[in-house]
Amino acid sequence: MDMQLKRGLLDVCVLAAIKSKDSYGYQIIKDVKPYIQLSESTLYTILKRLETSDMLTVRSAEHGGRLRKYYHITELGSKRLEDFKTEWQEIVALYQFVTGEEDKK
Amino acid sequence: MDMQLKRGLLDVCVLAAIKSKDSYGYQIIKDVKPYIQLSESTLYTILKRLETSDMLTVRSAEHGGRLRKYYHITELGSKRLEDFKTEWQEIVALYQFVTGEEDKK
DNA sequence: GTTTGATACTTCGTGATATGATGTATTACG
DNA sequence: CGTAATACATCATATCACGAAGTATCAAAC
Repeated sequence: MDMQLKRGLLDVCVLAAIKSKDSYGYQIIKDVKPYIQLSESTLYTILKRLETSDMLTVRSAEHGGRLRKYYHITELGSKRLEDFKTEWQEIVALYQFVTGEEDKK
Repeated sequence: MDMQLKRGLLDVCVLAAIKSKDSYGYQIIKDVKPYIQLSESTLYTILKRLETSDMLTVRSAEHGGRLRKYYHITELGSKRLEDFKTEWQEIVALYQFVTGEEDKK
């Protein structure tokens, strides 16, 4: 997909990936891969941003000798997902304008 | 709307505003206002980018003593709008992932 | 008749951001 | 032992939306 188009969807997409159960970087990338191709550097940038804005919390855990950082969605993060549903209406309206379902002007 | 969310939609939105008939800066802003709030500086940045990428052509014209620059969509620009319809499918798939219409994972 | 507001385009600087490249360290497989 | 997969981190860069500020014209208001 066009890089520009998915911007703005990245944050909610990552939040969605951890909403049902805590997850970690590598797993998140795998989970969203069918929908969005994102690199590690991009993901960690996003995770950092979401942490800073209190959308998620981080917890380090050992797993098979390897360090893993599990990300847990906060209430604010869940709210963000809810708000997104509202914003989606505006995006759809915009889509209709672009595709020109009636040029009623 | 969230600034991030509309990114990527901006270009096609501007293209859509000139697709049926040539238009100019101030008019474009008015036309897209119900769907996207964009400032003059933003619009002219976009118009410049679209011109550079051959999505539109520019023509200067006098109108009531004032200069106006009319923008005309090119074939490439029209193609961009067509391609957007395809990309929209991917965006919808992403939306469904985010809102979790069935976590079938 | 001068001030105000709308029209119309331009330029500059800034902060946010996605991403490739690169690096470190461990485990599993052959 | 070497290679690939796992897992996280950092840096440098290019793109980009946008506010701020500027220039200039025209119409309406006072």
